[in-house]
Amino acid sequence: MALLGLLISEGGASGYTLAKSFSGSIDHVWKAGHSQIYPELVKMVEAGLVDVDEEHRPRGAKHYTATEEGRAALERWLLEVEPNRTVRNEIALRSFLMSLLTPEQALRLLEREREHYRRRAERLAELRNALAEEPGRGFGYFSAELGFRISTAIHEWAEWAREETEKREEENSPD
Amino acid sequence: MALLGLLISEGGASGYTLAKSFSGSIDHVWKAGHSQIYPELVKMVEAGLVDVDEEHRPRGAKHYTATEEGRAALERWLLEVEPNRTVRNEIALRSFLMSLLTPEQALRLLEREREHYRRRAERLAELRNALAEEPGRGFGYFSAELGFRISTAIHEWAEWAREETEKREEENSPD
DNA sequence: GGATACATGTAATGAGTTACATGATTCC
DNA sequence: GGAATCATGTAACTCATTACATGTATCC
Repeated sequence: MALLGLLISEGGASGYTLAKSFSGSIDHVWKAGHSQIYPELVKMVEAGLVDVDEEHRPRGAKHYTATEEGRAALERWLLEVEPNRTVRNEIALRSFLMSLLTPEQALRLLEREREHYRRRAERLAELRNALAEEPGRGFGYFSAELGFRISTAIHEWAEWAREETEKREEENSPD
Repeated sequence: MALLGLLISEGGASGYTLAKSFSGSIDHVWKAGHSQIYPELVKMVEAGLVDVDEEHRPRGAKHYTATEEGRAALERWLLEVEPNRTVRNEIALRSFLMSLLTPEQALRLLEREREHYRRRAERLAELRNALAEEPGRGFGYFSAELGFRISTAIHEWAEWAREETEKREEENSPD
């Protein structure tokens, strides 16, 4: 659906172009490499969601466009299919397992995450600001804002957890 | 690693018990069903991270415990292995593709997410409060707080996005 | 004796990553 | 002519889910 949406938003593209766009606009939201994209495009053509034009393109490029059926399928997916809300977030997992570490070890881990998400929030704020300038607020504006808010929340969590851990460390070793 | 950590935190358990604990304490952080857990335990025994005791247990239960090597492997993973920060979040993806919808359709989608994450934040706040009471602040306290903060951030994003969308809708159709 | 919970597995399939492999065009 | 970029694919593997399959002990 990410691929189909990207194809629709670009009004037609080659697999190569889609792979490029993937690692640029949409990649903070969903990732896919070319080795996943090419077979997926073939499947979507078979399913009637996408059309191919293989003729007269330089370097053997193929040009894909979404069919009406493809557009309808995406719309249905967005509005009618219950989202899969499976969380698969290594930071959340690590935060859970952190309790198995000593306070000193936990602090090292937290410092690393704090820094990472500070930077990520920064980058996404820039992206959002850039997209806000575009007419119609631009494709990806809402998701950049969401990414910014989530990254900020994780950053602030890491600061909070650090303080909590330091507090506890002092209580337990009052030299 | 989630499974290994859970096993360590429980100081030994059966696959069945681990599957139960998975859908209770850790499942908002990482999910696994019994059909993934049983083979994974076998692999960990082969790798020397875990020991089995298959003898004299009722109903053919097996009892697993982490080895010293298993504890060291988890510690190394937490502290030295760079986290895989791949995002695979359907809400983020849907927020990206939302730009392809009409304002009315987007509002429906946003309302659904807003409500979902409001409830989720509520549940996680309760979990966190319960864990805060336990001695040592309890296993999972930090991750419950993180989940709460992320859910709250998504909830607030959905409210913000709704307001943005309503604003834009009014601008474009000033009847 | 029948339902329920305890307890363990396998098979088929799908999703995703990494590595391998190749050809076409352009730029210098 | 050689490097870089454009362009497409396949193979092997890991991870995860769903469905199938089975046996044991307890409760009523």
